[in-house]
Amino acid sequence: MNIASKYNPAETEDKWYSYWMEKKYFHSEPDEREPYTIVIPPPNVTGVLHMGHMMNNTLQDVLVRRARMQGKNACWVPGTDHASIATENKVVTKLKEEGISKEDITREEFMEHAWEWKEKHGGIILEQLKKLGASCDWDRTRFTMDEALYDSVIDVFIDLYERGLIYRGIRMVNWDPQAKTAVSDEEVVYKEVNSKLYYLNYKVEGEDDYITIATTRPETILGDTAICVHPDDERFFKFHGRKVLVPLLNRPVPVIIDEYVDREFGTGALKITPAHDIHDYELGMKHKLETIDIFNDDGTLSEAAELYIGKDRFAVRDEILEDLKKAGNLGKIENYTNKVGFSERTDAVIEPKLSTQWFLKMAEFAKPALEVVESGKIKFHPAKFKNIYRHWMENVRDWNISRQLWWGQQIPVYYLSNGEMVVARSAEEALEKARKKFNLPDLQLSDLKQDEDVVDTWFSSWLWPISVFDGIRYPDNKDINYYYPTNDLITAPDIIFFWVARMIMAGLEYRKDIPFKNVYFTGIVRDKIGRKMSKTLGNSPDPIELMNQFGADGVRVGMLLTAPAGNDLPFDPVLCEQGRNFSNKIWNALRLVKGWQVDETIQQPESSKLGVEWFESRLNKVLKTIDSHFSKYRISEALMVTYKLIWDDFCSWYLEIAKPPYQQPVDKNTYDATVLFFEELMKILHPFMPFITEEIWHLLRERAEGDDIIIAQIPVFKGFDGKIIASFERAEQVINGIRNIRKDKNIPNKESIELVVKKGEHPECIFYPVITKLGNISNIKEVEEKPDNAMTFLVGSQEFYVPFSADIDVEAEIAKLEEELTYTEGFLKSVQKKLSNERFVNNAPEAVVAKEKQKQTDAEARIKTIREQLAGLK
RNA sequence: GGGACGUUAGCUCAGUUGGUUUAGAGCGCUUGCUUGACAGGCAAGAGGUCACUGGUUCGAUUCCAGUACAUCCCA
Repeated sequence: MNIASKYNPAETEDKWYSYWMEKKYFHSEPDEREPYTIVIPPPNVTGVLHMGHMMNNTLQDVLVRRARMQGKNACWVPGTDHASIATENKVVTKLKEEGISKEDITREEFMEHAWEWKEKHGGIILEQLKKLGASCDWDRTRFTMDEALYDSVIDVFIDLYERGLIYRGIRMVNWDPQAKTAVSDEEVVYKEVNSKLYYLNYKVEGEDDYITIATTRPETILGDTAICVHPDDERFFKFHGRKVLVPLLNRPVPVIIDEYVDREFGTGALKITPAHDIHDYELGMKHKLETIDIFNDDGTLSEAAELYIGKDRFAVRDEILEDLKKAGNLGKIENYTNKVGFSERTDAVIEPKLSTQWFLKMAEFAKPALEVVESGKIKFHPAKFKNIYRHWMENVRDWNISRQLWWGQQIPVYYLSNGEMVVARSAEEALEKARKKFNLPDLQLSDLKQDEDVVDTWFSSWLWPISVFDGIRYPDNKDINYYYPTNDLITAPDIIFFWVARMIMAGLEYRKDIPFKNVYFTGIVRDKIGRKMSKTLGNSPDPIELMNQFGADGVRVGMLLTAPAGNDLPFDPVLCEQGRNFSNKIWNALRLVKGWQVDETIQQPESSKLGVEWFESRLNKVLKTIDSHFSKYRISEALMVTYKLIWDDFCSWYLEIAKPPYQQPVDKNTYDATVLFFEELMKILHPFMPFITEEIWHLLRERAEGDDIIIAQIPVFKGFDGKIIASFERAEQVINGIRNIRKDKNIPNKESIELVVKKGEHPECIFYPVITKLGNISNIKEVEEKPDNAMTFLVGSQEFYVPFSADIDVEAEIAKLEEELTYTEGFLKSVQKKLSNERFVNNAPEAVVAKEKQKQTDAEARIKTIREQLAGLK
């Protein structure tokens, strides 16, 4: 058989993915088996695959494939969310390029463009996931604007509204003047910026005195309705009850007194602009101040500002400073660093703005949602995220669910001209309701006006684990009853509030049950110098390019290996290279085994028989470790021990033992055992590296139709013999000793040598045949005394010799032994120190003391041996 | 400003209720190797005052307190 010496993933990966699809292996239908369900964190429909998705979806695929191989009915539901702000931005930009303005077209026309855009660009990310090997049930692909999911959102809105949990209110919201919509607190990113602190003088009305305040936003003085000072601040006593004039406008505003003011900051006097600062707003309410909103929705100044009308807020800042200077109101200017909020989606500076919005009361949802996490009914991995979650839940604020956009689920509220409103699934239903409710039989459809706004995208995502199974509209359907609650949610920690917390709330509310049992928070993928990967920085490698370079399997391994849960992953392509190299290692192990000629007539060598016995135990021992890692969601460690099992134990030790001499055939027993082991290993590895394992599975032997690794049963732990493993470890040390001597003395491996064992406490070793083979030993003999002209090494306190005819470098030997003596004596001392401490012997548990005594005995024996050797040399 | 979580080898991380040799792994590094599966490899090796200071204890990388530094969340 002629197999290339380098594994080429490009030749196998697409082939197997199409094959799995053809065989419908990813598809799931409810049946008698135990379900295993994951819903994908729906990526943004505008997005393309980035490293975060790679991380996230690799993990999900590992869990799903493992569950499938454990015989569970595995179902991984894929899909995308409609990302109202981001998508609307894209569509608006695209229309602008075509010379169309959103203002000039109807809502219906706009939606047509948006859907067209979605159909054309919306599926990219899901196609990319296929290249990664994601075993999603593509027949179940969902989109948050699909009819079923759209209607679910509307149903939930109506339900919550009717129960009085949704209300309309005027609130200070985070306004994105670019997208012209409110965004939630969670969508504001605070960044430190270098700005300036301007000192402005406000003339006291009717007096030749003034109060100085400090502000970073001089343009907002046009909305000022008070100056506030601390009640205990002596500097301002004389101004209590007075009025000051707002510069340029000369509008008189009161000096109010409140403990809110920080006397140390600025001048101790604070300007109050209730329409444009959340704290000022609260003070304004408290002191019954006037509210003057000086900004338009796009961030330009409104008529209420009286000056600079129609100009942009930042242009006005420069202009007003000039005018204040001219008018003599501008004092000193200091450099100042402060945090400014930016829109996560558009990066525009957020403007706190008063507006009418829809809110969802959160307090009632938060309590049970916190309880299920506190009690461990839902487990977080790593558990540290419980603290963050608790803090948010205990300080939860009502959720602003309206967005001033068109792309999304339009709020099902219909207004009457008399200011009343009804909530309904359709205009027709609204009309009927309104006629009844307000006793207006003549009311017409044209008298109703639906709310212009849509709901926040997260208001659809929070239903995701339910709505993908249509469990809102049909709460008793077969799918929802079978797949819900889902098992594991894999997501990034930065959306713990946006999404995870709210899904738990929705699940408890609409299914009376948790939406998932475990939440695995992945690390955030960063570049090598620790920056978050982003399109604007251009520091993210193209995942498709990476997969072309290293293979999907290689990239998967690279992502997983050094990515413990919840830790940042500083990404380095070298990690994928390690994955690719691992593929190659496995590939070459296959080449070796497939190159063997099997001869049924020859007997199995003793070394091979022992090797098989040992590897059987070794494999099972590791299997137990892997299970334990998976149970703790330590996926990267599960992969690492698998990696070492294959590379070190199987390739470096087992195959070297089983390998027949050059151009000689192998016996049947050894061959069969080897193929069987290889199969077991590929099954264990399959969830991590699906493509190469399927390829090798089919190359290892002829397979019947449907005998595919993806649906094979993963090996289960069968127990192991610890004595064999310990004994083999000793044999490894003996072989290492032999290799060292060969290296020191330049004895080629081809040249066989004699191994001499001193009769002592542990001369016997069941693995001598293995040692003989791997050490290329001509014969092993036992002696009473060290022979002349021999090199020595120690395993524990057992001496081994390799006769060597050439001159031995006595000086070097002595130096080596003395170094070892020093170490062992130091060690012995530390043990003796413990044992001579009466309180240790009396207080420590017996087993611990016994262990220390054993250490002492061993060390003493070893020292004795080394001393004898030294005496022999001198 | 408040809170959370950290600080172990050059890098990324393990280290299981305090005693498993005087702390481990992967990668990287160093030194040998065409060793008839594999140089995308083989073999060997170097590398750590477990951030610092105190405390509890017979015994602390492990528990407690404080300090320094870093990251994240909230305001």
